[in-house]
Amino acid sequence: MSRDDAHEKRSRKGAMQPTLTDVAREAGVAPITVSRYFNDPEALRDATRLKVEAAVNQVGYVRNMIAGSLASATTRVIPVIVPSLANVVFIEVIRGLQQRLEAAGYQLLLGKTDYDLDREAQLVRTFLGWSASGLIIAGLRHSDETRQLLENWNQPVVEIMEYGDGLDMNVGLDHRAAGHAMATHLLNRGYRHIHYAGAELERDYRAGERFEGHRQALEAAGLPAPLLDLPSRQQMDSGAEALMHIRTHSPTCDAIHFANDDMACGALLAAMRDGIRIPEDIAIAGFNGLPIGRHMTPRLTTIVSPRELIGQRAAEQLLRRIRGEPLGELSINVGFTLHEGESA
Amino acid sequence: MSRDDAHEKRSRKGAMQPTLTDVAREAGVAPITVSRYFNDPEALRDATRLKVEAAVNQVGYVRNMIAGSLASATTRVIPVIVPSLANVVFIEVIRGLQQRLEAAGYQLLLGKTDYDLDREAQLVRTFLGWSASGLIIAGLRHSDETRQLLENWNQPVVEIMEYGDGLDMNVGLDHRAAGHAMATHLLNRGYRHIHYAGAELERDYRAGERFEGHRQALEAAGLPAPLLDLPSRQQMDSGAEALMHIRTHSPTCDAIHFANDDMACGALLAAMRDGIRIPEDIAIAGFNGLPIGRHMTPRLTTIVSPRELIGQRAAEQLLRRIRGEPLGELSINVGFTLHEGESA
DNA sequence: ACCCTTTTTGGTAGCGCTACCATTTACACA
DNA sequence: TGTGTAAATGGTAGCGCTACCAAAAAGGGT
Repeated sequence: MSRDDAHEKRSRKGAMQPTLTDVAREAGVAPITVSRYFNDPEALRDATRLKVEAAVNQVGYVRNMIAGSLASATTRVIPVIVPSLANVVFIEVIRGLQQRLEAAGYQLLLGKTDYDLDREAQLVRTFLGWSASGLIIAGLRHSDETRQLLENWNQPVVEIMEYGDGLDMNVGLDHRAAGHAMATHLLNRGYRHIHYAGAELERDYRAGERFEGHRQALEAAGLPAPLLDLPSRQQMDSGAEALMHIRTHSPTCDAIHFANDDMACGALLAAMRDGIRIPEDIAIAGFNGLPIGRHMTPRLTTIVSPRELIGQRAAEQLLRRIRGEPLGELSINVGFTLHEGESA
Repeated sequence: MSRDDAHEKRSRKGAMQPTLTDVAREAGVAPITVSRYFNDPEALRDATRLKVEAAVNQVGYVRNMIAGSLASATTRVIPVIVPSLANVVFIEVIRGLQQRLEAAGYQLLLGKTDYDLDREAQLVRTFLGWSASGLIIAGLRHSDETRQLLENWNQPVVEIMEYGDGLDMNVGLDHRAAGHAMATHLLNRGYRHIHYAGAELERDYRAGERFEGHRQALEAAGLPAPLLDLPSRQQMDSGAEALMHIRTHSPTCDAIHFANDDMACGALLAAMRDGIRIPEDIAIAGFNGLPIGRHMTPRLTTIVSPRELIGQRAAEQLLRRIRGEPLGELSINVGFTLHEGESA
């Protein structure tokens, strides 16, 4: 009843949501006390808290985060910038992030760059305007503009997916080492004509780095390191295509190291269809450790990347920094595991 | 140079980011003109626009969206509430949303309920505080609290995934019809002992609705509709498990209608491993139309749900409403396609 | 050059909340 | 009961931007 009067000529848009002040009036306390009820309930006496709680329900109050954020110059929002959502990989990272950040009362603001560095810079610019508490961004490679924006920003930034020297903190794995490890595994199994197959390695430069590690291992063994870099399509299709291409043009090839599990599984399924025996006719290896690889016959030999863990660790580092707690290393190497199936 | 003075004792936190006023001073115009530069550049004369542009770069201004949002009582943010990120399905929907909304200058705020209706209500409550321009939420089933919050809110809401009567707008497909269609297909192919297999259908109630349609079709044909509802695990594992379970306990079963492609593919791969012939020994059907099904041998018979399209359409409806443009129907049925492989 | 219409620009006053202190109250102990 | 300390509450003044209207400048025709 008193609610309507209170809103008579509020708000230019006529929305008339009840405000903190309405709640305060209803509860017979000062607005700041209602503010404390939300931000630090412990600071109120039980009696006061109950009064405020009743008033909140009475007027049907919904907090205006925007106003609070403006006044306090912080937001419980963490922008997350990833290159793509096409890949399960980033989803799992996001899941890890979400898990930890939501538990701490932060919301994720999602941005996707499509592997475009200018788009990335634009997203960063937009997100900085949100007075975010921190920012999570995939990769260590950024445009100068992005780098500058983030360096001038005095909030924590976590770069994810890769391990190395970054802007601030970072959580990831050493892709070069992963590529090297798989190539070494293939060499140890006796394969000598090993191809690397990927799609758009320029864009997916982490797969390119794995190739670098792969090449180093082969060259150390005195072997060439042929590379097939396809234009991007649906990943499983590319895998099947790569298998056919290599079987046709390089009949001596005895093993293919694929840039990821999607391609490797595409090849595996195509081989099954065409009666190509794996690994007798040709061995196949992947990267990521997706569940599907374990269901294949033969099971896919791959490197498991701890994707969800990357998200969790990244969130933890960020939260620690926000809370001013000590963090161990700025860079965290989450490592990887070679998972041996029968495919290589 | 004049920049430092300007910020001497600004901001309680000492952050000292340049503000609109700083840009205005630098450009020799009024703050509101700089505001227009960002919100409606066309409204400025070329000469003015250039002056402002130069000043923006000069002082390194980054817009404060929070302040703008408070003043204008709107945010270019669209919260998206989904039950889970474990499933590729929601990712693709999000991709469709992202595509359309980002192009229109809106950011996605991501929330995940883990299929918990209370969590959903809490997320809605939080998001309403963001003065969002609209909201996208998965499903037509919500708690009373959620329903009430959204009904009192005077901004557009799009419920996605399902087609039917909702709070405001909705975009999706008729799951009952989809289940019915697949069951009918299996009947037409001559199968008579058809099982339905899912995981946690209580939670994943859309799969439960597909089962309802499936049951109706079978009952109309005078057949029983046995259901296997497993506790949730990794989906492909559940599929393999379901296949084994049904083969053991119901040897007469000649077809399994799986709740989704992940389970169906898990079963398909397990069958391949164990030398069970598909569809001769038992037929298998799925739902979703994931790419992997097309790579299987035999190819998976499934129903393709237009996931990305749901996202796009939902975004379009929302944008249309925000802009006050006329929208056709409040409810959009995006339909589905039965994709016939060799598995059933 | 003048008047009128159309653009373009500016002044003022908040948006709803929280930081920063000041003030009051509660409570323990002398 | 008085005193000192800690805990709880309140007053004031913005946070940086945009809505609203008013004023000024720019065209366009005579």
